[in-house]
Amino acid sequence: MSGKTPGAADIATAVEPRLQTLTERADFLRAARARRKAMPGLVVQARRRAPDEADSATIRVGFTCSKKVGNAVARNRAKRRLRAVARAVLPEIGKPGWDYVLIGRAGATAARPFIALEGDLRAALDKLHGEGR
RNA sequence: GCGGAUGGCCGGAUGGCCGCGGGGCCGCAAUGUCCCGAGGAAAGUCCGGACUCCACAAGGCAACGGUGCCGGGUAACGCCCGGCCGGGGAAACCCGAGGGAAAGCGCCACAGAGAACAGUCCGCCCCGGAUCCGUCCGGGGCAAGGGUGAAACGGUGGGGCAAGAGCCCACCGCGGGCCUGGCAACAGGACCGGCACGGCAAGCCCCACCGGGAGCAAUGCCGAAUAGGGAUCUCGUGCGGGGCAGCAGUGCCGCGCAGGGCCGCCUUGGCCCGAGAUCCGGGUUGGCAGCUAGAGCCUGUCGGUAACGGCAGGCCCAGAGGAAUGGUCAUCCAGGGGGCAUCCGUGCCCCCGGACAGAAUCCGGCUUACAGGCCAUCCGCGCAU
RNA sequence: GGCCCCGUGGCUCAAUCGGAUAGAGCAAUCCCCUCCUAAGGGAUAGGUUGCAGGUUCGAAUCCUGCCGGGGCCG
Repeated sequence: MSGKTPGAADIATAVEPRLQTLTERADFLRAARARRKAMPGLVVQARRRAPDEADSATIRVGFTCSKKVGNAVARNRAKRRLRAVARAVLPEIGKPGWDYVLIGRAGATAARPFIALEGDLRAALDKLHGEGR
């Protein structure tokens, strides 16, 4: 692809906010104190970052599972499904400058059909964004 | 064909769409493109190493921990292979921390006369006496039988005897040296002894062998940051001489010499000049290296019963750093359940549904978890030939 | 990732070098006392000694392997 012709795809990638993964424990703790919404397949925590924290154009997202979910294999599988669903949904309806934390639930996160899991995340985000207004 | 034993292997496949980690190439960069990307246990962290840091002068001794039939394999091992002995099984085969109890100490509850050294509760026999003829008393001999116990001082049979006893004999067991076979553990044989030697060493211990400590959050480099500190307590032995106070005993303050502390202990020797303990204060974050080519894997061949080793050829097989190796859909392959049809061989349709489990410096083992399936060898039974 | 420690009734702890029955306090249940409650007195039940093997005549204790819980590091 030549950089001279500005097609629609180029504009889309330029406008689309960048996704970044949370790694710091402190970021998880701040998100845990913010708003949360529990759905059958997952739990979502969301907060708008303070202006001085990080690049306000990026969406940051973290994934976590407690040991209640199962052994290492079960926890990793749950986090991978959460990653996949976040990649499908967040670039579309996620808000730049926000942090999201997706938490796996025992059994349900691994067993729930993918379409339903995706729907859970969309519904949770609508609710959380609505409360923010 | 059925039942069993042992060893080894696999542990979903293919494709579409969307993604992740590392490396190479083109490039200022983004993008692009190619290659690679979990396991037999990656697990438990139970052993053994590699590697790194710390400690380390030599010799002797002690302490602590571990291993434990014999031989071999290996870098090493508590692992593996082969053999021996003991036990289990009809067999294939399986199981065994399997050195020493005449070096010493300790323990063996309850029961029982007696629990390690011999001994006699009931009992057996002889003699003498008494007698109500049932037996009792005294002396002596004996250890077979009974009883207790987890375990009772060789076992069985015969002879012998008043009754008995390795008292004598045969076989078995045990002990001793000898001979033969074997590298050895050990096995076999004849001879001698006449039984003396209970168990526990996963109780202390003895013998032989092995072992310095810590661990990749080790460690090194770069950068940032900051003090390189403070307080209290205990111990600071002895001798000589000096100064000050005091009438004096003595007290206080310097000095010198023996020395003091540490190196497990000792001898020779070395290092330091206060040592030890407790508390407070400061700091505890980022990047790079270590980091993956190795006791490596595959094939063939030779040596060896085997574990394994030699040689030749080929191959490159994860390197993340809060942690990638995936998500989803379809078809197929195993598996389970149900329905219909049936020539009982099976065919069609629907539903469920994929064992245990995720590298974290790296190897060699052990142990534990594991749906289902495949292969090979062997044993027993049945049928056919 | 690595290195240590600990598991005994519901809770907190005992049990000599292995010896037979695993004991004590609190809590629980029942009874007595009181007008009632508490306190007090009496009685009762409650344990696969975390699990599984082994050594021994005999294991809470000794040995091995699992399971669960806790702590430390840079």
